[in-house]
Amino acid sequence: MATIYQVSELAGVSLATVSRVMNGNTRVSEAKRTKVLEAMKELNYRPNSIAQSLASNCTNSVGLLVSELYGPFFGEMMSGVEGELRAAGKHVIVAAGHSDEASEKDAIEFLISRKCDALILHVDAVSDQYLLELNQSGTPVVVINRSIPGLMENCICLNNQLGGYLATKTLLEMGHRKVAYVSGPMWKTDVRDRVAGHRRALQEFDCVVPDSLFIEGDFHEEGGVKAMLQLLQQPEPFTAVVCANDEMACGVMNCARDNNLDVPGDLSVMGFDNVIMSRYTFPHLTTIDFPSGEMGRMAANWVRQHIYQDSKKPVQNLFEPTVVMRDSVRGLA
Amino acid sequence: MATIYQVSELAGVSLATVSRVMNGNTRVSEAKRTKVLEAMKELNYRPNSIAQSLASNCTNSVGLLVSELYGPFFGEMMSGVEGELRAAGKHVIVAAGHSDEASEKDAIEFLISRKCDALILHVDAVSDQYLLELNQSGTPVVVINRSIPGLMENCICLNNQLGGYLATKTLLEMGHRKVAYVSGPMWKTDVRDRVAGHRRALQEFDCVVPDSLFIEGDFHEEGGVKAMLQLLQQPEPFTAVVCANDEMACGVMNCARDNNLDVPGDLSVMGFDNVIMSRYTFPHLTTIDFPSGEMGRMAANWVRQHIYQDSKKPVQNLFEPTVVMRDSVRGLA
DNA sequence: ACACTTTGTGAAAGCGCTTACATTTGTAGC
DNA sequence: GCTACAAATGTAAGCGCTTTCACAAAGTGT
Repeated sequence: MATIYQVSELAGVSLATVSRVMNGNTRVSEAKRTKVLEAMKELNYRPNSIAQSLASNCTNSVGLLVSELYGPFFGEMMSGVEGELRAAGKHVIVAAGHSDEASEKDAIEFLISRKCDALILHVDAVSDQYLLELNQSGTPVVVINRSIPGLMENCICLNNQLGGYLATKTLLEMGHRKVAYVSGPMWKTDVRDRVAGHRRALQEFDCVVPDSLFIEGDFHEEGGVKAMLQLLQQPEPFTAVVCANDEMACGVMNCARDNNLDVPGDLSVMGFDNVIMSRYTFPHLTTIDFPSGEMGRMAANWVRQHIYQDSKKPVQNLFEPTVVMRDSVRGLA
Repeated sequence: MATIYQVSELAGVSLATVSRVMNGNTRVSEAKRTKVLEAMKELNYRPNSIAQSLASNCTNSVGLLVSELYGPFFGEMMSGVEGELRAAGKHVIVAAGHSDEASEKDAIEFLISRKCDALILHVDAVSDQYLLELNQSGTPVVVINRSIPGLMENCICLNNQLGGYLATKTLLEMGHRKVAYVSGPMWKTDVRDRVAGHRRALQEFDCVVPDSLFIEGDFHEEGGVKAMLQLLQQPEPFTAVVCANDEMACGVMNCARDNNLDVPGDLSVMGFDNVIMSRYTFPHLTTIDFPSGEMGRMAANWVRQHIYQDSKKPVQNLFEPTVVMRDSVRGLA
């Protein structure tokens, strides 16, 4: 592999000049510039970005930490981040945090040691305090789907409260009153927000729902099945169930069918996230759209703005969820 | 951020000694070692891996190029790769190739300029020749799901032919004879392998199927719907349809239902890949398992063996698909 | 006691770039 | 032609590590 030194020699100029034509930040005479470019082409020169990073103290790489690398939700998000950053010539280093504090911290350390210029994080387990300190300590951080007091500028959030509200309100407007709720793990902030929205909608409609129609699930399909079984075993009747994500909604629908309940004839089911799969289920799932790809792109845009100063697109910190009407919900006659 | 120099000063030893305790490849007296470790802890020292990379000519990072960052298939694969490599303290730099030649080459250039120690590639568009030259030119390459003559040692493949064979054979054994086939894009090698397996199974059962029961799809759900419509419009009867992936199988099932066909009562549907979603469809999809996560892990293991020499697990180049029986297939009485 | 290994350590030369600073060259004004 | 200043270019000092080499200290065998 050719080095800058060989290029400078072939072009008959100094190292510095070659560096300057590469970076284009200082003026170089047209004559030398073309000479250098020719030499580069002839030697098939490609700058060693490691050396560039060391010298310039800028790695042109950003760390991306998600809970899991698989799953439709993170896939779209990562895709958004990568697309936007690669268009800007930046590298994406990925890691998975598995929603576990030790693992998340470990991954962050890992990314920092690689001297990422910034970190894009989707984390549940580490504390707000930790993230604040992290950002203070010199590694700029942008956080997806979590709002951190004192760091709001760096957060790209979905209005989860509104999402929860819309989900339940949609059903209430269609005449449902006995609305069950299958939540995610309550230690997650976004989960609590969704629940809060749900409660707000109920209140608005003066609707009181017994506690036994509220189940804390685990965000997985099996959790949805279990939750539905639990609902069927308790005495309170219900005509609809709102789920905190699409996977659990799938489980609920499958379990309902196994118990000879028709969806949406006997039971309406509402999901949350609008993952790709929700279009393919039977019946097609009515859900709340979570623009994860766009939010990923926006996080990357934040980095381009604040770290690389190469984007003029404004940063949108808060995204609004919308209802996606499909076939798993039906109005009460 | 503390540097090695400050550590050496605090510990009262030379730079070299600090480096040696970090790398552990040379003997250092116990006394100095502990002094150094204490100094490191006190300064909260973390080696600058960029500088390490430049000096040692080893970046401890491997490039991972997949067709798309989203989708269950790649998600599992990436997850496998990342898990295995991070356990070894290596970084994963990801990029998406979008099954487009220019884009794939661009991404590879991108990863090379970052001086990845190796590349793990899932690519469809670039030529075998290109990959051979790439590997020759100093960047070790491991290729997933594609067999390249002259580079077989570096390929981690699924026996797609066998998969195609098993899919169709399963139906034939259950008494089906009018078996339609919805293929993927025929320019992909794995697609052709699956078709070849399908044909072999038909031949083995002396089963002749009219051409109109063979449709070339696009691997997407909509493609499955379109293919099914096309099948319904042609005159030949059929009792089963084999799909080259699960997404299209979903489309086929949805379209069948829309046309008042019961799956599996009136029509059996077979998928391929066993993506997570296939467990949640209605009816649950019978399919061929593609161990993408394990193959990703194996690709990473290949790198650990050949590049970092830190794994003793043997490399398995060829994986065997298996049939996953669920509810979308039923025997003919 | 000697010569000879072995072991631990430090000095210093890079790795391939960027960039502050020094130097040269070009240009305009007089 | 000379000065004054700007533009273009070169020089060299890092960036934070690894690693070769030299050398001193400490064992070994005779």
